[in-house]
Amino acid sequence: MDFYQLKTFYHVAKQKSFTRAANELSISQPAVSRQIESMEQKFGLTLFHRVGREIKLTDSGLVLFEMAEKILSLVGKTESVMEGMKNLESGSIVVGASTTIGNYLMAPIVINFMKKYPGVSIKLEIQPTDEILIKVKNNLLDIAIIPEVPVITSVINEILL
Amino acid sequence: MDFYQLKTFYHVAKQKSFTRAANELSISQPAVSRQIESMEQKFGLTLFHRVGREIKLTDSGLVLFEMAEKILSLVGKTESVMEGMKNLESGSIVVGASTTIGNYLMAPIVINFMKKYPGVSIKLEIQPTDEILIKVKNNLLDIAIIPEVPVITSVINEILL
DNA sequence: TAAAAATACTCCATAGGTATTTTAT
DNA sequence: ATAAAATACCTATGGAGTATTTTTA
Repeated sequence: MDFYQLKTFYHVAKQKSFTRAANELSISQPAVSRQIESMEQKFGLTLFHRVGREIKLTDSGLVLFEMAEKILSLVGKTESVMEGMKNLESGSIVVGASTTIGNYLMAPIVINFMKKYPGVSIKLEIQPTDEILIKVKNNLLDIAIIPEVPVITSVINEILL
Repeated sequence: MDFYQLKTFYHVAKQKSFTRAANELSISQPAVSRQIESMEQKFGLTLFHRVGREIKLTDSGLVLFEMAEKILSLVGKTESVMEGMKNLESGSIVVGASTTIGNYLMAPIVINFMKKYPGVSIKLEIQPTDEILIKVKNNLLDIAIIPEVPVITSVINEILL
């Protein structure tokens, strides 16, 4: 089984067209034809009925389609997770914290994180809450930790709009 | 993501050895090294710690291993199912039936099956129950349908031993 | 005749193998 | 000294593209 072919098959089945799948995948139409042909040979069965200039999934094709959906989704998830792991090995993160929290609570947390993910450069910015909020507005922080104060809520709502 | 690489990775992780994985997969050891290297480059992260002449999964490697397990299992299942579909497209089947059942019940069933799976050659053998049983013993039938008669049970038990 | 798939052909990238070197036990 | 992984080098298979032909609506 070849993921690349499976992906092509999936698009062809969805589009009900070799040509449209080719466009969607940014490859040539003959490339798609050959990939499907190759799959049909490997499996030893027909995946699409070529009826006139339409194509239609065979029974086998339909079964494969349903299983392909699951496989491709799982593969996609795996790739996302690996992408996330990469950031934990070589990423960088800027943490903002208000004065009190930053000085009294964050230090051990940051140290612990640095031990666990030595490849990640972490920067802790300790500033008054309102300054932190401005940086959050301007997307200068990856994460910010501030005390829970009623007035904050309105600012956050403004940011999230 | 490449399926063959994932499979190789899985075997290496299981065997904790490039060389043993290579043997298991019937490819050369350098081929395994390159596949792992290629994966590490694509993901942008290290999958194995090369500690001395031992190898050990990294954190990322462990995550990948767990997801690979699921993917490979699903792919295996898919391939089995496709193998089964192939038999429904081009297989052959020999059905044995006792005289009464064969003459009165099987005909419409067989006709229906032939319509649904025109690629499968089906042969219906109608014979007295005891003859059918002998053929079952000798593995000459893919399936046999006979009346439920007490004495049969002992014969079937004998066959299944 | 127009649109879609199949075929023909050429080319290149990738994957594999063998041989060898490096590294650590 | 040995066993395992990495590196170097070569080869070949397969997969891609462009151009063209076939088929049918």
